[in-house]
Amino acid sequence: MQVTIKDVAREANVAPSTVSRVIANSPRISQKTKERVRQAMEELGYYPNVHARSLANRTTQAIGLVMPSAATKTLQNPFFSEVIRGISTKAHQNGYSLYMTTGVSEEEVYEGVVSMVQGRRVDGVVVLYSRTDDKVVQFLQDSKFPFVVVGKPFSDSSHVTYVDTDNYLAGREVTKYLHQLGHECIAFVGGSQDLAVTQERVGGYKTALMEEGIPIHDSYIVSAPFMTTGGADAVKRLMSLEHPPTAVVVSDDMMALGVMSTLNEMEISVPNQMAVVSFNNLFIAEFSSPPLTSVEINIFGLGFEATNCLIEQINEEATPYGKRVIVPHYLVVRQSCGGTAK
Amino acid sequence: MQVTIKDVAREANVAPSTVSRVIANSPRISQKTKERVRQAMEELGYYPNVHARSLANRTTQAIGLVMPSAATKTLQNPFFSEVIRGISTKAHQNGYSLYMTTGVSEEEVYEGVVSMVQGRRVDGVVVLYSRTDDKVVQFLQDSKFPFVVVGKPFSDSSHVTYVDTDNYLAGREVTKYLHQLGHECIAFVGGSQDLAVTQERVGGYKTALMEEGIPIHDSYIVSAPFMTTGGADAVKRLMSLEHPPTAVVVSDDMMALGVMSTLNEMEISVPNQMAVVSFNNLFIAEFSSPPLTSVEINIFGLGFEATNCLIEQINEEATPYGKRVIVPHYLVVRQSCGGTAK
DNA sequence: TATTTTCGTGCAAACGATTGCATTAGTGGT
DNA sequence: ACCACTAATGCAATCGTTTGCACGAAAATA
Repeated sequence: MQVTIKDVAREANVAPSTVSRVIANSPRISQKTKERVRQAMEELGYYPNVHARSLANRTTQAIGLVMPSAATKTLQNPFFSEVIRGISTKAHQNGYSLYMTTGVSEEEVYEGVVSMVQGRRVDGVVVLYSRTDDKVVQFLQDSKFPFVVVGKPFSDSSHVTYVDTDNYLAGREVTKYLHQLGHECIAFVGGSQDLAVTQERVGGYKTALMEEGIPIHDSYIVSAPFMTTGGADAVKRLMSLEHPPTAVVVSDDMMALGVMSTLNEMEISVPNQMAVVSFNNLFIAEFSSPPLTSVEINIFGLGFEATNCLIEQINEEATPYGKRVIVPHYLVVRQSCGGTAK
Repeated sequence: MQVTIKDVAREANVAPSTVSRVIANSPRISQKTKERVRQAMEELGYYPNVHARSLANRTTQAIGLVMPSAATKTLQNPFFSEVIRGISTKAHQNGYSLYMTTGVSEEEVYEGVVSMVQGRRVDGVVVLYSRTDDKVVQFLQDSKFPFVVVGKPFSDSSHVTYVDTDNYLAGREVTKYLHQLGHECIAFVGGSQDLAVTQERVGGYKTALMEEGIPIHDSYIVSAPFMTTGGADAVKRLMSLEHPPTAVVVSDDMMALGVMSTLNEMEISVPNQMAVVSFNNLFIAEFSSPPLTSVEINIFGLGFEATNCLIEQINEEATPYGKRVIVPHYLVVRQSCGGTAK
């Protein structure tokens, strides 16, 4: 049987309410009783029942994590482990614990979120993806429940709090970087087009080209569902063009790995015959052959900051609506673009 | 304000208890009332308060996940996303949700587990690592709380339920495989030595050598904390030996990536001058250059099975103590060992 | 028709905390 | 010695469910 607050109360010769106040460290209890109660708690090995507690004070000290549906292999991207690490760290610091939900279909994920929110299982939610047109975000907004999005939510971003990288800027910067290295024929390989990230990074890429006076060729912009082909066909398509590119911006390290692998098979050498730059600076970027030049976006920080905003919202310290946090990024130069070879 | 069971009861003209029984789909309630109550629930948008529910029936429908302390970068290994995906899938199928705990120190992780268990926040726990001499496992065992370990727990494995790969066998097999390809000088590069996995895989490696009549050189067995150096020094040490190896068994794909990267820098070609084989068959194995020959251990399955066992335990359908599930593995041949070059 | 079964519901007591309000004891001022 | 006031603690209602038991009505049996 569980040790309850009553047992502690009996042991310490006080009322349950007193014990409760000791737990909350209320100033209304004398130092002496506190000592006594704490000792009793220790002796009996008392731990408060979280459900009773949540029920009584209508707070859970837990935050919910919404992941993309597990059916897709998206989850395999180390990106997620890393955001979660950030979230988890901040959460832990503030005494929150984490509650996860996923489903195999989009519908299941949605149901999970609803029951988590309506069932009062969590105090707030962080949404780990942003897709165009998403029911989950819509629902959270409608129910005025505290939440924050990692990544830019498609619509109405002015009303939702989110933390993100300036992907547009990053896309522009890397493209310019390639141009500075002397490349004129620069292609873009991206993942799923309905992800906000991809769109932004392409946007930056295009802007850079324009600013540098390089014409934009649609045939230079290819997107491929990553986890299936690894971007092999994307690369092949590019290389079979009349004027194949000499450099390529890839929207993500994972994908870059696939691209480099294909290039390797085709016996096109990186960086000599093809420069590759990508985003996220996952730790594998460091260990690929050749090591990848990639944009460090501080994924951990993304998660950490998101949680920070969420907690502010929960405590109602936040501005009523739509805070927007941009986590800074920077280019980590390795060897996949030549230039500053190590 | 939340919609409670009483509101539904009033709306449907029944007692709260009846509503409760409808939720549980008790056969004692007539079809007609069930309809009526369900409709009322629908209309009011009723969702049961999970805490009240847990409090009353002493069950949470949640399972706890214990991760290694977040301080280490271990978490970055895609291995974890993948086990979690397995766990999450099975959990979801059975109406369980997931509850995570981590801490920056080992002590914090322990405290997290204790309060999660004693606070009755979860019905069972799956432990995602196995280290020699671990307080967490000890605690769970002492408190007779349902739990299962992914990986082999160091001590007393006869009393704890765990699911694992036969790492010993796998280690033996890959070593023999290299020998069949004609290699005589085979080294082993492993991660942290106090992980059960490493120990087992080395064990298999040694056995294979013995069985093939190849002497075991201690200098051929190196271990390196992965996330720091990427195994670079391990490789350098091996290559500076009088008789450097011609093949190497690496304990994990991540590490193999580091090893290959170092070899690449040293201009030692894989597979021509050095064959590399590793374990886990993470998706990056497919996209490295050259693609890695690796042992597929079905990480997803590991998580899935573990959860299965856990749920059995929770429902007390399990054999009282120490079930042991071995998930089968097989070698995926790619190009890092030469031989069957694609 | 009287009596027992069965069936469907409702009552009220848990579950283990929190918290507003009442109560008591202790202090100091007059 | 009396009163007012503060400080420390206890009482009891509450949070939203579940569940054992009691109860009445209808159906089955004699």
